[in-house]
Amino acid sequence: MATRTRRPERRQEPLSRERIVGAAVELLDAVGEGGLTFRALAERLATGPGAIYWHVTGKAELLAAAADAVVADALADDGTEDTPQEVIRALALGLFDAIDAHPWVGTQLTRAPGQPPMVSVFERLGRQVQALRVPEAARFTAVSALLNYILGVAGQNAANARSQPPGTDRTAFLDAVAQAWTELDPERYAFTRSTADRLRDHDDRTEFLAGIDLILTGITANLPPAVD
Amino acid sequence: MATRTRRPERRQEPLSRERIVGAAVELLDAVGEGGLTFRALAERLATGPGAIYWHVTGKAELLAAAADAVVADALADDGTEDTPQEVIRALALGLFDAIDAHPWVGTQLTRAPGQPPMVSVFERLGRQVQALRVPEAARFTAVSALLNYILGVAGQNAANARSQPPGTDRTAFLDAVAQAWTELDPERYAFTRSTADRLRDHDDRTEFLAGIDLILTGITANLPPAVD
DNA sequence: ACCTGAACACCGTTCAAGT
DNA sequence: ACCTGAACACCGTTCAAGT
Repeated sequence: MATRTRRPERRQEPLSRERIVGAAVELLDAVGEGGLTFRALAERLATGPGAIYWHVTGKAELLAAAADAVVADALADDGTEDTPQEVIRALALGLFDAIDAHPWVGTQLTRAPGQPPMVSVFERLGRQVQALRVPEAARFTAVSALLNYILGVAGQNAANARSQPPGTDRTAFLDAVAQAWTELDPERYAFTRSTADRLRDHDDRTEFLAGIDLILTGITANLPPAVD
Repeated sequence: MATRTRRPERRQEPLSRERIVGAAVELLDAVGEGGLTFRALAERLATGPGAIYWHVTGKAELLAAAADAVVADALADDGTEDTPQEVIRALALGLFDAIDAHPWVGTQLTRAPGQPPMVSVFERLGRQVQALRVPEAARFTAVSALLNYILGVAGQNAANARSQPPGTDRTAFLDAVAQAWTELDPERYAFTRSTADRLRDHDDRTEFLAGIDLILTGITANLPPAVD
C-alpha cells in the first residue's frame, strides 16, 4: 500500500469557497483581469467549471470576494500611529500598496457604498475625521473626499496595469507616456508638456500620499480652535 | 414611381464612424454598460455585426470613442469664469454632469494617462493651478489630486448605476443603502451608522463640489504671498 | 471601398447524472 | 451534500463572398 500513501493525489483538499477565492487571486495576479475564467480556474483546482458554482454564485461574486480578501488583508493591522493624520496616511498607504501589488483590485474596490470591505475603510476614516474635530455637518464630505480620491488612484492604477501586459516595466511605461507628452502641440498643451519631466520622475506612492495630505490640509484648514 | 420617393428606405445614410459611435452612446444610455453588443448595435444600424469592424477596430475602441464623444461635449465651452477656482469648479461640474447623465462614462474615463480627452482636462486644470500661483514643483501633485478625485467620483457613479437597473429611482436607492447602514453593528460601525442620515439627504452634486473645494483649499493653503 | 452574415473560438452558466 | 462535464446561450471577432 506504499504507493497509496507516498504521494497524495492531485486533489488534496476538498473544494471550498476559501480555496476557490485563493486560486482566483493567484490567477488574477498571474494573468490579469482578463485571465480569470471559470475554465482556467477549474483546471487550476483540478475540477470542472460547474463545481465552482456550488460554492460561489457567479463571476461577479467571485471577483468581489477576491478583492475583499486582498483588502481585508491590507486592513488587518490597525497600526499604532498617534495623530489622526498619521492613522489616515497609514490606512491609505496600506490600501495603495495592496492595489499596487494586485492592480485588478482597483476596479473592484468601487462598488455600491456600504459593501464590505469599503464600509470598514469609511468607518475608519470617519473616526479619524471625528478625532480631527471636524464638525458633524462636515464629516461626511471630508470622508467622501478622501475615499473618492483613494478610489480614483486605485482605478487609475488598475487602468495602467490593464494597458500593459502584466509585469511590464514601470519605468519604461512612464518614459513612453512622458515622451508622448513632449510631442503634444506646444500651444494647446503647454502645461502638460512642461510637466512631462515630473511625470517621468515621480514616485507613485509619494505622489499618492501628497494628495492625501492636500485633502487633509483642506479638511483641517478652517477648523474651529480647540477648546479643551 | 411615387412609392419609391415617398418613404426613404430604412438605411438612410451610409455607415460611418460617427453614426456608429452615436448609436453606441444611445445604446449605452438606454440599456447600460452590459447592453452594448455588436449584434444589438448592428441591428440598430440595420446592418450586420461585421460591418462595424470596417470603421472601428473593436469593442475597446468603440467604448472609448463613445466616452470621448460625451466628454468632448462636456468640455465644449470654455466658460467665462473669473477666478481660477471658479474655472476649476465649472470644469469639474461639467464633467460631473456628463457622467451623471451617462454613468457608463465613469468607467471609461480612467485610462492610461495622456489619452484624449483626459489630457485636455489635465491641461485645463494645470493652467488654473498655475494661475493660482502654485509653485512649479507642486503643480503636478495638485492637478493629479484634483483629477484622481474626479475620477473616483466618476467611477463611484458608474458603480452605483451598474448596481441598479438603468433608470432606477435615486432616492429609493439611497434610502436602501442608508437603511442598511443603520442596521450595522453599533460598536464596530458607530461612525457609519451616525452618518446614515447625511447619506440619505445629501445631494451628489453639492457634495462633489464640496470635495473639489476641500482640495482647492489644501492646494492654496500654504502658498507664498503674492509679489506682483 | 464598403457591406453582409455565416462561422469560429471562447465565455458564463445550467443541469442531469453521478458519488 | 458535493462534484462532474457536456450542453446551452451568447458574445467578440474574422473572413470569404458579394456589391
